[in-house]
Amino acid sequence: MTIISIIEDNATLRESWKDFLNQQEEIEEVFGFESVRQAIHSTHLKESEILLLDIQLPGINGIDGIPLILKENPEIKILMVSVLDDEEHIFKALKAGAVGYMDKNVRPDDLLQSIQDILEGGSPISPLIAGKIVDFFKDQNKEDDIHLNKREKKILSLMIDGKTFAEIGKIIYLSVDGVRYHVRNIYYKLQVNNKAAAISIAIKRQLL
Amino acid sequence: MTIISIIEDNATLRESWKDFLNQQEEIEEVFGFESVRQAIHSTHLKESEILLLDIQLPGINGIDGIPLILKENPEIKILMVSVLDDEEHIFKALKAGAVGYMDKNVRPDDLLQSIQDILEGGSPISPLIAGKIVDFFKDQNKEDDIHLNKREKKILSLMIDGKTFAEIGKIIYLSVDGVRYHVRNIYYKLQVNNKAAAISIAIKRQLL
DNA sequence: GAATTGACTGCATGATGATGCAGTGATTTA
DNA sequence: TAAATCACTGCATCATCATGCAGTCAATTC
Repeated sequence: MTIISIIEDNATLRESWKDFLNQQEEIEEVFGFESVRQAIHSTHLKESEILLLDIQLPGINGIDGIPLILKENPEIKILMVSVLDDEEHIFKALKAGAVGYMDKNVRPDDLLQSIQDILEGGSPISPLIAGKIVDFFKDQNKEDDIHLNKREKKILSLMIDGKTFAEIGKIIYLSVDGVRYHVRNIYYKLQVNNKAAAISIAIKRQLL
Repeated sequence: MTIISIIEDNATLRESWKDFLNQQEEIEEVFGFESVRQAIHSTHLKESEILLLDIQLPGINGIDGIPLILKENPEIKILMVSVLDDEEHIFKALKAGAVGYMDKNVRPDDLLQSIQDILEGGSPISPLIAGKIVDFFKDQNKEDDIHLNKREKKILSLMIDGKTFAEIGKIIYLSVDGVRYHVRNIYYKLQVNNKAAAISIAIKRQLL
């Protein structure tokens, strides 16, 4: 038997979800709130195992609300339910500690299924939202034929650690000029002419 | 009416999925293969709109198979279905171009739902797998109280672009020594003493 | 209203980096 | 077997960076 809270400013939507969930056997009670501020100190929220949270809310928005809510109630599982489906909002919400993210086209059945997924320790993410996440990973794959050999990778990773060429030389048993030789080749391959640019490209494109 | 292929070396599992999917009205035909090698040049694969792909396969594994399959058949939607649920395999598969990822505990109904999600342009990710992805984002959130002000962030981002202090000065209308003043403060806040280390921390912790 | 703080300027010095050029010795290719 | 390539060494020079110290000026704090 589960207790659920909903923070959603659209009263019609909130009540319809509330009614639907209240009809379910495995759900004990459902509490509705209009804003983060209204919910945050409520004892009802503290009793809840799962919170359905909108982003666009009057006052504190849902994403900014996540840390506040988790601070008061560290055990609650927050499921975002928002019309906003851009990467920025999705990633911010997940980084802040939401366990799942649904777009607002969810059918009540999906919502119920998601709640069950959460109770089983899973993270429900609707296919539309998941698509954005998948795109994010796909974009990371644009390896522009940059092929560094083992030695170059080692040197580059030591550069990333902030080592000077002299220090790198000591570590890999090579003269400073030997290190410089490889660094020249690295710069050529990455099409840069200084350490800073080389490092940022290396990290951003994950060449290490 | 959709045509589907399955690459899965476990014959029992493969046939049971095949039978189940074949019974569905909206699915025209289902082809089964034991390995990537067997499937890759099959005309059946070329006809398919969706491919269910295992990772652990004899010969070429599923992840290495993705680019090979997409090269021959750029339009096919690949849905990974694997027991492997670690971040490395998930991310590699998505980066390589899979549109979704299910763990192998899927019920046939889930599989059918996932296929429908894909046909609607979504990316089905099962809650277990989504949990790993969510954890990945959560881990990125460890902001260790590093607070850079606007000017410092601007300078740091120009450093990341490989600009020298003199160039930065010109861009933000500040003397070289003015830039240096801020750089000292940045280094202090990041606890480093050179450009390279500052840049890698900035990028890795996303302080920009 | 004196003291402190923040955001600089200015200068100096030594360390580190960027780059060009010459050369060696081992391995590969023609 | 001569020629080319690779992985360096060595050196030189100038640019850039790291850091310390002294000082200005405006805004804030006491």
